[in-house]
Formats: sequence, structure tokens, C-alpha cells
Amino acid sequence: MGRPPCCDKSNVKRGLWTAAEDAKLLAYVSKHGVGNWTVVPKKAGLNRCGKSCRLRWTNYLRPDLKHDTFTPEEEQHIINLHKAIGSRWSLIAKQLPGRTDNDVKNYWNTKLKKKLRKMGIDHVTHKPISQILCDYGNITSLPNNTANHFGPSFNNNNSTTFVPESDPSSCITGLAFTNMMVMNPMMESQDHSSTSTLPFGFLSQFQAMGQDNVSLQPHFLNEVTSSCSSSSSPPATDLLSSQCHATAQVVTPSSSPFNWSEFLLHDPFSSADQLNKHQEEILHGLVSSPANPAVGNGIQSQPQGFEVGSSSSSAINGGQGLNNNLPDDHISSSLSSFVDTILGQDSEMRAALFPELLDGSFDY
DNA sequence: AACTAGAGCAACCGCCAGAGG
DNA sequence: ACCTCTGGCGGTTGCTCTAGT
Repeated sequence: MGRPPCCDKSNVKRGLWTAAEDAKLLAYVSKHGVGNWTVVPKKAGLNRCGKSCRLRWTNYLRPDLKHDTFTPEEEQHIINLHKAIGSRWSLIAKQLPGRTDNDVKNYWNTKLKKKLRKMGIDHVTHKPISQILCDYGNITSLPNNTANHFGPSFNNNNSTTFVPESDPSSCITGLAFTNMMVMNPMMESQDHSSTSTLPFGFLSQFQAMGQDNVSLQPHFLNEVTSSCSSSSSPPATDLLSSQCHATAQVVTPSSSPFNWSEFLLHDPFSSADQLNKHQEEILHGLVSSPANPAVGNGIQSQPQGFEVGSSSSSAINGGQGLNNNLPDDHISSSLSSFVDTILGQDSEMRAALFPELLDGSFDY
């Protein structure tokens, strides 16, 4: 029944690869090509797991890989693509010839996130921190019919009722609301890594930014957190805590546990559903379909003037050296339309939710 | 010179969809 | 039809190097 395991994981070598191992793997793949990775270590005389061999090959030994540092053009391209499609590193890497998903991921985590932070930009949403705070502040002040956009899943099966309360003057309410969302024990029960499920990444951003750029102090956030996640009385002097308690309430009948996954996956906006569907279709086209000439020929290329967002900025000026096969204008149009489509529908969503914020779109 | 903190990066982990037996 | 494995992916860990004290 089934296949035999690829290797005895307790008896294979792990950790860094030696030059001798690299040479064996390189020699084998050069001669036989890549096929079934489970047999590669045996045939190549390596005491490694096939998966480890595959990773070593794809991330390091492949002859078409670049090992030099990322260029400013590549950097900007990563940022733009991340803004458009998020942390789908393999897709992003496919746009950067000679780069692996691991390269891109590492570069993002070690360099670009910090760079964006220093610019005061949330690395998840690619929006200014201040705008995100105001977005959430406005969420809490939305009229009931608008707020109900958040509600359908909450209200399904009478499991949960989300009751926003108004505080039109405060951006901080947004933060408090988010902390409530993040630290709510109910949520934690669904996902113990709740901080990674932040709808936005700015909580960590605040912590990372420390005390320089924001008047909120880490301990301040902690107090909010604790007061929001427990039924104890908040410190009277803690503005955020009181805001937290005053801003939103989640009523959860204990007999019917609320499913956050369903809430997060369910999108009450049909346009957003269409957006997701469309985005998936486009991404599918982006990936690797040999039938798609834009993919096979040029999608690994840098589009000229590729720019996410409505700005006409030409921070990426043509991506020379990245484009191998297609004319720049061809790539530019295919990728730009892809991004434009996403951003256009994003704007529609924002128009529905935050009409007053339409003027605040941010571009690099 | 010794120690520490942070950066950079290679490798591993765990999950998932699809395929093999 | 079912079970298990493979290949691919994103997230995370841990090692090495370097700069600062």
C-alpha cells in the first residue's frame, strides 16, 4: 500500500552542505537531470533526504541562479509585487530571473520589511501606519448599515454579534479595536499564533518602531492587550484600554463557538469575491502555464515602468537585465493590467467602505 | 581581546494538493 | 476508494559573520 518512504529521516545527514556534497549533487544532476528526487541522493552517493537535495539544488546549485545582491530595480519589483499579491514568494520569484523564492523571502524579511518600517509603511498592507489607524478608527464609527458589512459571518447562526460603537474623532479606537480583535481569547482559542493573523501588521509595526515615531509605548499596548482580553477592569488612566472597552463588543454565546476561519474566508462583498476570483485567474496565468505565452516567454521579465498603484511613478525604469524574452511594452501591459485590475477593484471596495479615505491612497 | 547584538542566509519544518500504488 | 508519498510552498529556526562596545 502506498509508496515506500523516500528516506530514513533518522539516518540522513542534515545541516549545512559541504563542498563535496555539492559537487556530487551537481555532477549527478548535470549528468542525469532532475527527476525523482527521492532517488537522487542514493544515485548521487549522498546521505541526504531527497527533499534536502531538491532544496539545495533549487536554492543554491542551479546554474541559472544569481548570487549577487538584489538590484534597486529588483527590490522595487519585489515591493510592488508584494503589495499586489502578498507573500506569494514563488510567484514573486518567478518574476525575477535568477532568484529563488527563498532568496526573495529572505531579502524581504531582512531588508525590505525594515526599509518599509523606516518609511512608516505597514509591510502587510503597504499603507502608511497613520492611514491604517484612521481606517480602523473609521470602521468603529461606521453607521450600522455599513458596519454590517462586517457582520454577515458574525451573525450567521447567531453565533457572534459584532457591535461597533462610534467614536468619530479617534484614530486610536482603531488600534484598540484591533487589539481587541487580536487578543480576544476566543480568537486565540482558534489560533494560538494569533499575532500572525492580524488583519493588518501594524501592531508588530508599532512594537518595532518603538517609541520614536509613535506616541504609544509598548507597555501601553500590553496593557491594552491584557485589559481587552480579560474581564478585569481596565486601568483608569489607560486611554487605550478604556477605548477598547468602549469601542467594540463581541458577544459570543459559549454554546456556539465562533469560527474565525469562516469569518475571514467569507467575503460579504460580491465585488471582493469577484476580485479574488479574478486575481486567482490572473495569478494562474502568471505562474507557469506553457500554453500561456506571456508566462513562458516573458513573465519572468521585468515590465517597463511596472508600477503598482495609480501613481505614474517610474521607480522601476524598465527592468533592463530582467527581461529576457518579451518586448517591454508587452510585459508592461500584461502585468500592469493585472495589477490595475486588482487595484481597481480594491478601490471599489474602499469606496464602499471608506469613501472619505479615497483621497488618501498611497503610492511609493 | 572578549563579549554581545544584530544582520544575513541556508536549511528545516509543517502543511497542502495532487499523484502513485 | 483509500492510504501514503512527492513536490511545492510559506513560515521559521539556527548558524555564521560582522560591527559595536
